[in-house]
Amino acid sequence: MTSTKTGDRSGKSRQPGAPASLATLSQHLGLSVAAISRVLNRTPAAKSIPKATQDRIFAAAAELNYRPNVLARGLRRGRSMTVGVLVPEVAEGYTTLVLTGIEQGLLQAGYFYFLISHHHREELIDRSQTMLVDRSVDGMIAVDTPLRHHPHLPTITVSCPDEHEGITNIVLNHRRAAELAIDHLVGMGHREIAMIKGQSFSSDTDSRWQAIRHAAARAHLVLEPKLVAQLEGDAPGHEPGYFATQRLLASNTRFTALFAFNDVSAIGAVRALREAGLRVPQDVSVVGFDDVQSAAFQNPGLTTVRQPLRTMGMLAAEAIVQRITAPEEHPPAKQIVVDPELVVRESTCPPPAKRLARV
Amino acid sequence: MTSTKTGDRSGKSRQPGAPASLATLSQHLGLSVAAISRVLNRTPAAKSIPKATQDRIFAAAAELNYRPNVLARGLRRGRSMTVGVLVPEVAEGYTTLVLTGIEQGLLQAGYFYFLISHHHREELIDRSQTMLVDRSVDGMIAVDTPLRHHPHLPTITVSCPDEHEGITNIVLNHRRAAELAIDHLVGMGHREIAMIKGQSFSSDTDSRWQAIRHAAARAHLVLEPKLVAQLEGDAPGHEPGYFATQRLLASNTRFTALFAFNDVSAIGAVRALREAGLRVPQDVSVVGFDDVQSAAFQNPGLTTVRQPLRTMGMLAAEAIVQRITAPEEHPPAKQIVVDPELVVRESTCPPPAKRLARV
DNA sequence: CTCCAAAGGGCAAACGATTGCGTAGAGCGT
DNA sequence: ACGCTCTACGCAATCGTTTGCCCTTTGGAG
Repeated sequence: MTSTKTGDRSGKSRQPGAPASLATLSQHLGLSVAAISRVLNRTPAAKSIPKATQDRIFAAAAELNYRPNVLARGLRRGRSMTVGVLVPEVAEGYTTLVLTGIEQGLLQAGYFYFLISHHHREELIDRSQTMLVDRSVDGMIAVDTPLRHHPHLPTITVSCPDEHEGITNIVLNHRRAAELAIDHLVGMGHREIAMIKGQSFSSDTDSRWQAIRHAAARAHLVLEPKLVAQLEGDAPGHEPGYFATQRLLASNTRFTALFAFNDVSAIGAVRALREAGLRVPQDVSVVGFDDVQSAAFQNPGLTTVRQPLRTMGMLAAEAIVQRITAPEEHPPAKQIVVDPELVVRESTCPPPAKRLARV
Repeated sequence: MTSTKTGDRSGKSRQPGAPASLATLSQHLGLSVAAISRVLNRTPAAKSIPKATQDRIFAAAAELNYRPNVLARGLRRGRSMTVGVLVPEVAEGYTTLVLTGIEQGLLQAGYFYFLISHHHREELIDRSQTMLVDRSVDGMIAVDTPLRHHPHLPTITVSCPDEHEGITNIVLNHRRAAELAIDHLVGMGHREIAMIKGQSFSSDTDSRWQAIRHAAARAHLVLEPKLVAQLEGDAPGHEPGYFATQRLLASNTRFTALFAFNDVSAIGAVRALREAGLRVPQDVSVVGFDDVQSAAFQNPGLTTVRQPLRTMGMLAAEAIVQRITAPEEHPPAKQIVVDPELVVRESTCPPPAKRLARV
């Protein structure tokens, strides 16, 4: 049973079900594994091997259903063809769309990905990063995730303005986004506009808020502090927007329009407004953000600032692949900026002539 | 530079940044990699190694930040600690919730997962299966995905009634689910109930339809063929439900209630009804299915049959881990059945006394 | 006839961890 | 003094690929 030292290419009599390895082929063909590997990989060194032999090798590979062992290859090459993707959670809305783009971009390039959601827990973010490194991923994509220590890996972030050496961030043109929304509302005659800021842990919150203040100033609009609420709690659903709106209503300050941090919270807001006896948009116009899949199917259809989320995901995927395969060719850009687009639906209209938003 | 044949435990002078391997530890400690491996893995064979030495080993591992190489370990052990997850798409609604459960269950057990969406394309399902095998996953979870050839791997399915040897299916008690919805509507006085069946490729479609017919018969309800529509097209969003409802309305047949295949399509249905000038629920009651995250925040809040989707995901994760780690202890159950729950919100009410649903 | 290069591949050392054996010394009973 | 059993580890094969280097043979140039 033990393989004799010389003479036979011993590849222990394999059972039919088991996957064929190079050794199996070697045995079958009477060639060395080295030659076979080179040919199958179309290595330059395969140049010297005659076409006839190459054909035999390919034929045998097909016939015996040879499948390279990814672990062995990864071990040897130091490349796992896998990237890690970090997201806050797999929930309706934002993440879903970005993920779709990432997946498409990665699979296209032959990469697989490990998905981890950290639920905004810092310690989980840290642990996830090191777990991914331990899993020998070739790179990481972090979506709406504040990285605290620099990952010693090629990394692309989506909507993470944190400064880290050599990390490219895919980011929306917030300036333009804020202007689109504000100008739309102001253009229809709104002057009392309530705002819902994002949760403090959300990476977009700050930059967006800056942009809103800028756009407001530009439109000679004053932002009444009482009309600024903030999403609270780390629940991913509609509730934070619902409660934030209730707080706005409780402030007893008149507003004819509401600009929410995202569509999901806007939907919560609409519900709170209705429950308070207010009609959307007749009494209060509502503008969301993101244009998630269900935005068009709300009642009323949600006017929103569209982020090209799927595109952003694809860009992230393409960027990480480039960074991995050709690190020097494309010197890391600090950021890649994408543009928003205003989608006007039914949740906005001119303000009521003389009517208190809060009875 | 070449390592002398004997005497030194040569572990090429490592640079500080690089991760420590067993060889590094071996060099550092003056022990063989074998001993270190055994101790770190708490192998039975480590019994004979004195506590003092073990402590030294653990200390060094911590100090040098030793991280086992997963690829090497996987190669040797034939276990990758990775499972493949197959879903139709990462879209709002169903998948999202199941995925959350799967992730939680898997990470808890130390498993990572590769996610692939096949967009209902048969050829992609096949390719995905073999790609996952090529990636040496230890098992698979298929969600709402008809597997065409038997994967020669431990496999758990969620909502896939297809019969395959040794595969456990996590499935909802459809019988009960249909009864909950039908009895709720009939109990309020509805007799003309429209139905929206799922797409033909959706694994739940058939069993659910059987269950609905059964529940209808039990309630002495006749299902008017003109009042049965089916979701069409493989777009994941609300549109199929929207169009299906338009077809129902176009049939010019009176109905006072509508039971949709899932919440996402129910939302599309509500929009179509509104556009036709019908009020929900005053003119037409709507019942959804799943209880997705946004169901409660619809206008009106959606009455729905709740599937414990997150739980189903977790069950799938636990089952696949058990199947992988202790194949013989738990002989594969054919299925694991979970129970639905009726969530009554605002989209249902008794039918209008005498009023045509279609003007 | 000699020399050289190219053609056509093979050998064996990696990659890093796991694991079946093996074995040197210590202690102990007789 | 001998054998025996532990203790405390070490050796080396193995998982499947990749890759630097080497070895033959053949053909042509000089």
